[in-house]
Amino acid sequence: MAHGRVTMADVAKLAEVSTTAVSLVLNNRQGTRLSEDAAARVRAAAEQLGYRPNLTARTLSTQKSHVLGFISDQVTTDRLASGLIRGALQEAKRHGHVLFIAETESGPGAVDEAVDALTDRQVDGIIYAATRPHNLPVPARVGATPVVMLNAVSDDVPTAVLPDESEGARSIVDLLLNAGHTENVVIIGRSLDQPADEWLTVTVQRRLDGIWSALDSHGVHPIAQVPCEPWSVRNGYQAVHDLLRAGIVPKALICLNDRLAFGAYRALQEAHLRPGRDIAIVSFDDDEIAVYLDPMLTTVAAPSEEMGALAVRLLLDDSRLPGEHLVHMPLRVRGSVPLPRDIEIEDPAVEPNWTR
Amino acid sequence: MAHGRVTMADVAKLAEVSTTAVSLVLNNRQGTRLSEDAAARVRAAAEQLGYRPNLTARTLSTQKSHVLGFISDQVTTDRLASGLIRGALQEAKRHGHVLFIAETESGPGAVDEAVDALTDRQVDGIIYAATRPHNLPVPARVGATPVVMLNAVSDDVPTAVLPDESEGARSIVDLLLNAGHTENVVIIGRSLDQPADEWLTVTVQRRLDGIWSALDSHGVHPIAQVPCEPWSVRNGYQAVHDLLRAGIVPKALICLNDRLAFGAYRALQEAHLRPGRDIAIVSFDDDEIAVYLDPMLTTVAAPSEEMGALAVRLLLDDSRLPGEHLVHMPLRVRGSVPLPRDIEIEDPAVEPNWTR
DNA sequence: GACGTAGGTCCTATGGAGGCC
DNA sequence: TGGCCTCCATAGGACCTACGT
Repeated sequence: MAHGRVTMADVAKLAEVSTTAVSLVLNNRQGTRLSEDAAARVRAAAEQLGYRPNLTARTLSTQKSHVLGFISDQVTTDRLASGLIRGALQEAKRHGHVLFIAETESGPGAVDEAVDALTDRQVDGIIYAATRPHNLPVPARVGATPVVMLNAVSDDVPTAVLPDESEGARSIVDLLLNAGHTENVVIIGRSLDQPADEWLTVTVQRRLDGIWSALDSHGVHPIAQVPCEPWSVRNGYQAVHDLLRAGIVPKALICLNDRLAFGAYRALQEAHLRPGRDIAIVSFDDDEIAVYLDPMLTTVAAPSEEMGALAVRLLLDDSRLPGEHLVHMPLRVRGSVPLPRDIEIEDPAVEPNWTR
Repeated sequence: MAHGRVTMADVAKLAEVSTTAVSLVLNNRQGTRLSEDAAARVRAAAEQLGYRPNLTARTLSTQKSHVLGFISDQVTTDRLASGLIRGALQEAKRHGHVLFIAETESGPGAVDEAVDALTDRQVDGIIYAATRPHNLPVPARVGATPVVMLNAVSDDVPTAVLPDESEGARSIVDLLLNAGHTENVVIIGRSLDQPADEWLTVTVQRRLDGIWSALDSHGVHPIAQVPCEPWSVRNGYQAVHDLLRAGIVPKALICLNDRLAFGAYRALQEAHLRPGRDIAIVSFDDDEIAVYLDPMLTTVAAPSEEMGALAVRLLLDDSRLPGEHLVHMPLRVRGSVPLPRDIEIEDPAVEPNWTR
């Protein structure tokens, strides 16, 4: 009885009422009014005993666990995935929920396993996140559990949260061009005439669309597009290195992510070209390394925390809206694009202070 | 009944046995043998209906949830925290457990809240992790729930998992000195005569002890120690920059973490000194940026995944051993230390391929 | 108006009932 | 009469709630 935890029965006994009364009072049920006296006794007893409801038992009877599941192909390997989780975590907490985390990197059957592990525990909903936003199949075994796709889309699930890539791409390229860097523009990462392949995800496609739409509306034609995959530091270096050897000297560089930009910096500096002075550089994602570069990288950020939070809100909202929910990608205007006087740097970009 | 989920009762009905029998068969209970015939019918029925046990109900009756809680001050902000989680996640999965994640960055009451949220849900144990390994107080409200400290220590909890800093420090400094870089050694990050402050955590202390123990046993005396906190890229740059201005030219640099080393590279290159040729550099943690540097950084890695996994094992092991469990810190021998012919580079350090 | 009884959520654990040789 | 095998009824576990007094 009074062995392990304090139960409702203990509270009831001390307050000299039934467990029903305890339940009603502690859950602030309105309709059925207990006497204020009894209610007060119950509250006092609960307080005195340090009573905490057993959420396992509550789940069993209400069929609501107040737990959400978060499935991801890579839980915390990169900045993006981390942000998604952090955002989801904080929003879930605000709503009195808690998060199960499951990873599916380990193989094909892993998704099924993860879904089972979560549904067996009666999660109220599942967030299915990805770091590479493909059309992900969602196993049928989710059954009636609501699912929201995060940074991914699926034919099996109507609700998805994605970064607003095309708007983001347009805004960063606009920034570049409006600052006057319209000559010798080069795109690093993917060329327009590449055939569709596994790299051409929803978001990459839109990123490209946004870039070209901005270029077109300014009447600008790039002098080169260098495809390279994966978008690694090494490949960024190689691309720019090769370009320079071929006698092509860019004055404005659009890198498809920050790692490519990082590599580009190195190749440029080797050739005694100064990023932010001799050449303007813009990029995507606002990776951790963006502020480690010198000058710091002007980039458009993946709004990962907002995306994670939105996914939770959609999941908890009964009127879960179907469709794609696009999240604004904020500009990080820093030193890699020389600006005319009248455009201000909005983000001083202090190096983050988490240092161990 | 046969409304939402499939329950044991459904299986029992189909197999024409009692729910008790279903329970016994499906849990492979030994002692009380049912007829092979009945057992087969039960298994067939379960299979046919796609029965999955309701773990919430099971938890209620067994008082074991097969869920662990992971509390951390910073869930996924940096590489270390991510590794801890990943390791814990995978090990938990191997044992059929699942992980609740809770973050306490948001403020002082957050730890209490997190502990309540977890114990209310009857987690089998709690991992309390930190990115800065201080003596963390553990709230008394954990009650009887087992706790293991991860990358942290606490007077309230006997079991802790820590990196073996002193051994790791000794091994990386040995590497440096054995390679012949015993002249003009400089330590960046902390000097020995600094008064104790909030930066002097358990692990930092041991890191320093290891460094000095290795230096002493080689009879080497550094020509300078530059204290700087936090250990940021900026401060690493500043430290080396100031050093050079003062006319002190190091030939061997011991940086207390990779971010400092990153800054040091930049200051050195500005002065036309070449890391890995004119100067040897070693460092700690094997942060993401270590392989982005050129040459890549020789460092000793924080074994975060192993630590996370070990914490889970300790938590699930009934004979949870009290005391500190030290995890080996592996060397990452790369290009920043020029090596004589007879020492081999053991780790080619390919840039990781996760690229979005 | 103020409160309690009883039945429901699903699973596990225990003691003991029935059948057969 | 006993012993053994096969199986089940029942009583929790902690909570919620429709109905009844």
